[in-house]
Amino acid sequence: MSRKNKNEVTGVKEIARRAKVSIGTVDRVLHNREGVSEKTKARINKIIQELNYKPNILARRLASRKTLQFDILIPHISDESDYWQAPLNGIIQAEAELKQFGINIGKFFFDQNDKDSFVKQAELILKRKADGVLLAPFFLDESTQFTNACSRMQIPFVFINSDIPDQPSLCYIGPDLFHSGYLGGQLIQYCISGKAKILVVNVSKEIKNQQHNRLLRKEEGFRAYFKDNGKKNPIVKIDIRKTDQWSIEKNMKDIFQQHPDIRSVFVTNSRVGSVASFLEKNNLKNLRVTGYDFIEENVSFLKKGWIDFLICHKPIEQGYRGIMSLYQHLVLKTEVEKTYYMPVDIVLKENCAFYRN
Amino acid sequence: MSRKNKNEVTGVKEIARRAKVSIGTVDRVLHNREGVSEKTKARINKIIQELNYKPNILARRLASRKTLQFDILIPHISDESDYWQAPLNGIIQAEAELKQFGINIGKFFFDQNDKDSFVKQAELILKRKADGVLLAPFFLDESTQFTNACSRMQIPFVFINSDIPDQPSLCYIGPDLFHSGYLGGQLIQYCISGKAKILVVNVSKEIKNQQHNRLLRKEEGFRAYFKDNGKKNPIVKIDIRKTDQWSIEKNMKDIFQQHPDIRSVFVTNSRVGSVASFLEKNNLKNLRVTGYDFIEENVSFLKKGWIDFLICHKPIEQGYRGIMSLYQHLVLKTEVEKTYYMPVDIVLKENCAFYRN
DNA sequence: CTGAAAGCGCTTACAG
DNA sequence: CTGAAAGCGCTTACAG
Repeated sequence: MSRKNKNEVTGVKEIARRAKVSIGTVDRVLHNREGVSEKTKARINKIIQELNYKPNILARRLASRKTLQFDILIPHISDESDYWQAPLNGIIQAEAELKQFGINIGKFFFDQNDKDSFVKQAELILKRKADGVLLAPFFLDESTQFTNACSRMQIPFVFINSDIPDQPSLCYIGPDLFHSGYLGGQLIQYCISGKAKILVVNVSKEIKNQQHNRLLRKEEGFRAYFKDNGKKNPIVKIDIRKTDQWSIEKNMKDIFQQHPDIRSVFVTNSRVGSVASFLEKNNLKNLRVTGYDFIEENVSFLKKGWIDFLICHKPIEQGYRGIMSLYQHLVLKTEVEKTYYMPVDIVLKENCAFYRN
Repeated sequence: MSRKNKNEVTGVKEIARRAKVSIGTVDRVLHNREGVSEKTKARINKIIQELNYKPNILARRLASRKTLQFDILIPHISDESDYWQAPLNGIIQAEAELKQFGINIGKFFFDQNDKDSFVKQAELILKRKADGVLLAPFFLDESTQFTNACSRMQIPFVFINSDIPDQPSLCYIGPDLFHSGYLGGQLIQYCISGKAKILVVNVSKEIKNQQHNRLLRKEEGFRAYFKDNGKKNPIVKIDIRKTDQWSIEKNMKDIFQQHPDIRSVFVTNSRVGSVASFLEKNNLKNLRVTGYDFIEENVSFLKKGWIDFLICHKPIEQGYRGIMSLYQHLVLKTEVEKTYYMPVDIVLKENCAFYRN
């Protein structure tokens, strides 16, 4: 049934009436615009308090012909990994929902292996003077420079995927990598004996960059699990400096020749698919394999049984929620959680059909 | 930076101009109201098509002083289980977001163990003539009668938590119970030997009702996992007809006396906490325990190590999404997925801090 | 069957 | 420093 609203007498009109001013003046103090005497300002603010006035967002957006520009800066989707398609999809979903509220989203992409491309795109964003920025801070120094510039220009920014903790970001939305690795340790421990040898695989082109640090953080957590729980499993480790299939397989072959008694593999990023491919080709069964990210290749190996566990951090939601945080802050003017850790999801063959990335 | 909208010439005004009618008439055909000649109706519809006109939801809600009434019918939160607090929280969250769009939510609760209370509350809802209904169809016949009445009154309804498949619901939002149980099988299988004995525990006051069927469905899935994968673990089963702590412990004691070699326990609902409590009191260690639902008691046993895995179906999101589906259908007039299976989440000690129920 | 006007609760120029 | 008017894109009576 449709009902009429009870006519609550509130709104700018009522405030104006009580304060004996025009609604234009009320609007001015509502938006902290200048040109109002302290006296009337105080009077109006008092009434706003008394009435517990909440502006009507609908009317506000409708009347205001302003459009807000949010710009995003994330890696482009490469053949190397289509991981970033997921956050982008979340961003696109948010874009669709916010379009009618006058939000536009500008999309800027950089090459994960090219700092300059990051810097270049960042500069473009600064020139456009976005109202808000969402970025994946891949390169520590360059990202910091960029967000410093944002701060100077009063542009709020949110980090997704990885954090730079000491920056005045609006918020961080992404995983707690240490605990994500820790969980990996616990999962594997359930499946193997107390003596089984474990291989940790880090695949990263450059070392000592922000991305490689991410992997190390997971490894730390992983190892911490065993240490904290008094587990003595021998752990061997391999750093693979190239991300292509062939290099990974080559490296895996070498390490398995040295350690044929490996019983479990923990891959600290989405390249677990390439590792699984190696196992399949060499028919290395009865290994427990854990890795990251719900991407097509990985899911297919999960279904075939060459991967046991995929740990995921809801990348689609990261993108969606990142944009929504800007919206909450800039339009709704509501509080935003400074650090929003994503859940650490576990995907197995049997629940992958229901997983929402 | 704030920008002006590019002045896209669309909207009722433009349609009216092109069709050489008034905007009132355009509005009439937009809402399929009568009183428009077929001829002009066709003309206007054609122009709407051409312009690919999308109404401005903001303006629509602002201008329309109608309020929509959504009513929910779920179990009240009892001492027996605070599970239903979670869906309710999701509903309340949706309510807060939709309030400014003129949506009101009426909350009706029934007693899980009392069909009459369900019927009574359902009647109240029908009398109020809600615009949309969300319900947990606990009692099959009574639920069907209620939703039949809804259908007759053209009130769309959504099911959460459990489904009645052949009903013309707007949608179902909840788990696929069979696969949820199946996943339980897979989890346990990772942790135990091929010969270890497994105990399945069903706790349910009444048997042969919709709720008990839910448990059976999970058990089916659970057993199917072992069958499909050629696992020969002996499985024993116990049906406990009382839900209080004492009865559960008593029953567990009996079964463990008969089968001291049980190595793993699968509890098909949230009463896993009581089972864990029994294990703790009797210091029965080295068992792998799996159960359902992220409720306080269970999480505390998870942290203490008496429960290994909790399987969860995001009850908060079920409530939230249920209301949002009604909103999408009734206000946004967008398509709604007829069956939205929730993810089958796995919560361990190590990721429970990050879980979003 | 159709149109013209008022209004939803705001913001935006413009005038003084 | 402040007010009065117009307008955002719709819906709602009311009049004919």
